Amino acid sequence: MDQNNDRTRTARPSPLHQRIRSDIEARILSGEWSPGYRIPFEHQLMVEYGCARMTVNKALYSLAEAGLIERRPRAGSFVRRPTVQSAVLAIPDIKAEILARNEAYRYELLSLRKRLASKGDRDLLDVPPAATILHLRCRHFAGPRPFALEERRIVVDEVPNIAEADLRTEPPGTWLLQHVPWHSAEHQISAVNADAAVASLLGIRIGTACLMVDRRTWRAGAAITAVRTWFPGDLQKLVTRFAPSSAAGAVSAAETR
Amino acid sequence: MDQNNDRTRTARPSPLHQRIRSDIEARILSGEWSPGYRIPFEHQLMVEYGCARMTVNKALYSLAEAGLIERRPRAGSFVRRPTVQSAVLAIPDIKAEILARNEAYRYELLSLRKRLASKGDRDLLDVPPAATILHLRCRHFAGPRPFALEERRIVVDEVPNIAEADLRTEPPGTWLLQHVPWHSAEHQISAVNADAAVASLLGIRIGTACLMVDRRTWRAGAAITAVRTWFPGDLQKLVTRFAPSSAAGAVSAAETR
DNA sequence: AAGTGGTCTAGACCACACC
DNA sequence: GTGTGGTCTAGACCACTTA
Repeated sequence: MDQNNDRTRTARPSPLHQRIRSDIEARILSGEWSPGYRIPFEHQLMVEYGCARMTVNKALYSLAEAGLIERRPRAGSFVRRPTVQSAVLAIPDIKAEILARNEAYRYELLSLRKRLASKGDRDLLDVPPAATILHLRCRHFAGPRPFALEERRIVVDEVPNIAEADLRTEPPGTWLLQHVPWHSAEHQISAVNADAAVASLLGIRIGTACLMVDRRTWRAGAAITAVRTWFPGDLQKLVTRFAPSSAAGAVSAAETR
Repeated sequence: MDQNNDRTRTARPSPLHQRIRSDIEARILSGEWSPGYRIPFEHQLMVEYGCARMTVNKALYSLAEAGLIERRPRAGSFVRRPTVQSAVLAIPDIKAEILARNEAYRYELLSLRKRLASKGDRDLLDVPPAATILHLRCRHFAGPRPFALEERRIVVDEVPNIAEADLRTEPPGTWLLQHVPWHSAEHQISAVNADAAVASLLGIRIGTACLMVDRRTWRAGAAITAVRTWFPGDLQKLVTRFAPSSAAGAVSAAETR
């Protein structure tokens, strides 16, 4: 009835299900078990490790979630072909990002107006014509230099208390992050040449390559905001380190060169 | 002793742990439970749903993995503040990507040579001076137009059978994906202006903004390959749709404009 | 028909933060 | 001390694929 055959006796190792997971992962990463290989059945592993099936199950479930194996209900579990195509990227909150670098952060509101949704707004945000949109542009500075230019639309009807935010001093993204509960988001990342307006506001030459990040955010199916951000190409890089071991929680960071 | 209080009687609903998860997720997404809120204890939920604690545990564990809640061992489970900062991005295998668009794919090897690792190679790939590097450049076409330019280094010692690959006809990335078991990777995404060489090879004007993707790949701790790819900025966008509900498995795709 | 993974149960012991 | 989540057990029934 004592369930910890090992853990009560030995030092203080990681949980058994994690050890099982790591063991299998190591064999997959090393290539010992290559794609298509059928890993031992739950029943076999449970004998091998002297544990209950649910413990093995937890390990395999986790490997499946990470994309390392594929579980086929009546056939077994198989090593998947690698798909390095996906990576968890950090899309930074600019203010936090700059502060994290120990640079002085400054924010500047360039323009702000409230109006009815235009055709473009409706396409972008899928809101009714009667919706009210807050449209603004602002800049973020790292030290003395413009770090990013931001153009944002906010669906006022979805976030009525935006009126309480002082957007002349507080970045809209930061305010929204603090005050809007939860959301899903879509990102698009592309490279563009700075036009005259963007170049002038970012203090770079016309034509300089910029990383442009478009993000749309929803809460419970309703669009809340759409934002387009330009970063001078030489200032910002999106970085990700991706290890299958932690696919879900892969940590990433933005860096400067 | 009949464990499926609902499932044996009713139609064929989703597993109970998923329903529990969805119920809680809905309340978080809608804002009913806002960040910091302490959700019911496992014990309460298990009474509410009339199930065992492990079933509730599975639901909460999954929510925690997705980043929606935070579990504090002796305090309870709390709704987390949103962190839209991270997103699962698709870094496409170019050949697959082009074919998926129903465009004709063509590959062209520009240069190929084998040599000892240079200082730059060693910094990039962390290999000993004696390592042999395969250094190549190639182009990928979508229909008649150059779609991407690729510069790649391969650590021959780690992938000796690369010799069997006919790199004049087969893209190295595709070959590696097929033949190298499993790996971790690091990506860096940035925007650069095309220099004369890049512009000429991509058939664009000098200075055109390009999306530049750097990837390094390891297997079992040893670097295998490093690749730098340029995409004309107007041809390629990296897209991701991210819902907290499926953080781990978020689907994403690359798109053209 | 055998055997797989998917799901679930009704308990258990543990460490430890908080009360 | 109480009560939390973390972990684990030793079973169970199920649908269904594969052999």
